[in-house]
Parts: sequence; structure tokens; C-alpha cells
Amino acid sequence: MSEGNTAGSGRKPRLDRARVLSAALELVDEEGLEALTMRRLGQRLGRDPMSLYRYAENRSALLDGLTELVLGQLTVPHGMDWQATLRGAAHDMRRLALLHPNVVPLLMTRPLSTPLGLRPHGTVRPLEQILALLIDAGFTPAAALHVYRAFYAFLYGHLLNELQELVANPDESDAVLRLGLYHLPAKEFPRLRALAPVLADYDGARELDEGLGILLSGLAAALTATDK
Amino acid sequence: MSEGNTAGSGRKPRLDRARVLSAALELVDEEGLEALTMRRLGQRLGRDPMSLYRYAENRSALLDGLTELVLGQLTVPHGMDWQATLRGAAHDMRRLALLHPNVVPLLMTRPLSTPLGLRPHGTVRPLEQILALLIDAGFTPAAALHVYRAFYAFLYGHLLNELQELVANPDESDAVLRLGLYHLPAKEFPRLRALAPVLADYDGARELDEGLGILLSGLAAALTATDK
DNA sequence: CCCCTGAAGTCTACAATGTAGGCATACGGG
DNA sequence: CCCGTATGCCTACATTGTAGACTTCAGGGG
Repeated sequence: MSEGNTAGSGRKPRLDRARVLSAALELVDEEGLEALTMRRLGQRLGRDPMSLYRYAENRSALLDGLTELVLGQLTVPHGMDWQATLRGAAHDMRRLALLHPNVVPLLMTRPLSTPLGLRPHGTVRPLEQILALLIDAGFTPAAALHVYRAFYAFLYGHLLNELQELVANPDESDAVLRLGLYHLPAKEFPRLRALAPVLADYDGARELDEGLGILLSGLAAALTATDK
Repeated sequence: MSEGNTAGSGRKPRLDRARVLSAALELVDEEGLEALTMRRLGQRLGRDPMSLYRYAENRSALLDGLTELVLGQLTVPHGMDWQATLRGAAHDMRRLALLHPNVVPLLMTRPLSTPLGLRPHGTVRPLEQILALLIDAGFTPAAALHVYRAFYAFLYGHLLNELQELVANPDESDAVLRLGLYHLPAKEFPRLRALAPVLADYDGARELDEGLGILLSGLAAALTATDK
């Protein structure tokens, strides 16, 4: 019986920020954000909860660390024209979101409470990279910022959209059941209910791609007209 | 001395779901989401915390109630063409977000954990209204859904974007200071830091409007080409 | 080899939170 | 007037984040 090391295998290989964060990420991936408590995380690492404070100041900083860990894995591709690059980055971001759906709320809302300059550098780097890309492609810095913002907005919004479709019974193919649509009074929500079949086969990658296509080409047109 | 009724004025005018929710909204508006605890809310209403459970099952349901209360105030305008209507709705949504910035994280993330059919009806109604609008404007139901999704994505993403600019010292006009940009190493983030002046005068309404213009006209073009 | 210093980890303790379960009380219909 | 039901309150508890003091331990200078 010995002791409560849930993870079991490795024996006390000296803690370390990266180790803490990735354990936290595993925990959140497996059991959701609520499960990420200092005590549970300590237990999973076979350590006293209090040890964590050597590596994370407080729980909120731990959450920031999580977003940093995930966003740090985002790769902005090289050697293509700017539109293809942005598309590539968007799809990679989508991949990360689907890989860690429970972290998505953090990705969306953490920045709301942290000014740009104080965010973990890893989370700001993609912004810098993309600005560089756009400026090298000939955009004015100000125009580059506009493009980035529109891109970011649509991307993040799309992810919010897409992850809603995963909710509930992911193994149920009938959208009426899967999304609990039968709870909506038919008189009040006729169009929505009629859309059940369409809701049933949602293709996130494609929807993202088409939206981006429209947005990016539109931006290119609008901006070349003025100051690009 | 009497008792701990912080709100002071009114004396026990019988509780009621609407009263509870709007007190919760005030509390969140004034002191942020963290301040919304059962005890604080009870105190503000001059009631025992436990009374709240008559009107809100649990804290999570209270948060859902908040999003419902705010989204219920969204008005989708009438009597214009579909693009103008969507624009109008977007600006009204923006108004609500700026009015209740602390609730925005809820608006963005609550739907992620609640299937469509189980959401408070007030939060689904705008979706139905907009679908109706688009279908009446001649779109296929499926096409209407696509338009709605792109619209919603950009709108929500834009709000995430815009609310980040409010963070930190809202009364400081210098963006370097206001956003803490001096914390970013100049070698690693040159473009971003150079953009400080542009970041300083951000016009959210305009940015929203221009993005929407591009997106909506692009959508119209793409869809009339196929099945609108 | 020993001891000493700082870091790494742990223990104890506390205030705050959500909420279950039982009780009081006030109100409205017979 | 009386009683049943909805409304509100009280007590109690398990769980959380985290402060502060203590322990353990690695490793480097005498």
C-alpha cells in the first residue's frame, strides 16, 4: 500500500516548473478545469500541495502558466505567402484547441485580465511573429495590426463556435438529441430545430478555412486600396 | 445598529428571481466576478445566503442567469436589410459588453459547457431571430446558419480583442505605460513595441464595423454564387 | 571528514467558500 | 380562524487557497 502517489511510477525526481505545468495540463485535460486544485495537483506529483508555490506564486499564476504552455506550442509556418501562413497558424491553433478543449476558456479569457506587456512572453510571441510576417509582406505596421486583429478575432470566435458543438453527447449523431434541442419549444424556435440535420454534420476545419478565405481576401482588397 | 443590511434602503421587499439576478449583476459590475459569492450576494440583498438557492439551484446556475439577463437585453433591430440588421445587432452586443465588461468572460465561455437546447431560452432567442431574418432575406436555412456562424465568430472574437485594450490603467493615454509594454524585451518584440502609438488610439466601433463590412459582403458574394 | 548554509519540501493552521438538512415563520385559501 | 405550503434562516461540514514556521537535504569550504 505504501503511499498516495496516484501517478505511481516515477519516484520524486525533483520538482521543476515545466514538470508542474505539464502535470497541471494533464490533470485539466483529463478532468477539467475544476479539478485543477493545488491539492489534487500536489497529489498527482506525489508532493505536498505547498511545494507548488515555489513554482507558481498562486493558483491564478498557474492558470497563466497553462495558457503559456499551450500557446507556446503554436507554430507559425515559414516560407509561404502571408495568407497561407495565417491559414496555417489558424489551423495549428485549432489543433491545439481540440487537443486541449478544457483549456480553451483560459485561452479566451485570461488575456482579458492581463495587460499585453504583463502576459507570459510565450503567449505574446505569436503576435510579434505575425506582425513581422505582415510587415515583411509589405503592410504598414498599422495595417498589419488591423489584419492581425481581424484574423485573431475570427479565429478565436470560430473556436468558441466550434467547441460548442462538441458539448454534451459527442457520441450521439442525431443533433436533436446530442444538443438537447428537444428542450426548445417548437413554436418559439422553429428554424433552429429545423436545422438539426445541418447542425449534425459540422465541419469545423472547412468552416474555419472558408471564413478565413473571405476575411483575408477582403482585408487584402480593402487595404491595398488604401495604405498597405 | 439593528442589522447587516449593507444595501441599506429597501426593507425586505420579498425576494424574486429577477431581483436576485439584477443584484448579482450589480455586484459583478462593481466588483468583478470573484466578488459574486453566495454570501456577498445574500448580504447585499439583506437576506441569508441560503435563500438564494430558492431562485438559483447553485452558483453555476446563477452565472447562467447572469448571461441570460445580459443577453436578454440584446435587441435585434427591425425593418432593414439583413446586413444592416446584423450590424445593428453587433453594435448592440458591443454596447452590452462595454456596459458589463466583467460579465464578458461568462458570455464567451458559458456556452462551451451547455448544449444548445439546455441554455436559457433568452440566450438562444437572438440566434433564432437572426436565422429567421436571414431565411426571410432569401438564404437557404443551411446558408443562413453559415452566415450566422461567421457573424457570431467575428463579433465575439472582436469583443475579446477590444476588451483587452481596456485592461490595466484605463486613464493612462500612453500605450507603453497603459499596457505595460516596457516589460517586453525590446530585442524580442520590436514591432509590437513600435506599435504603441497605434495601440493607443483604438477605435473599437470602427474596427468592428469595418471587419463586419468585409465579412458580410464577402459572405454575400460567396453564397449568392452557390446556393443562397 | 564535518558542518553550515540556503534551497526544496512539508506541516499546521485558518479564513472563506458552496451547499446539505432541518427548522421557523408568514401568507393565503378553506 | 386554522392549517398547509412557500419562503427564509440557522447550523454544520467538507473543500478550497494560502500564510508562516519547521524539517530535510545537497553540496561546498574548513
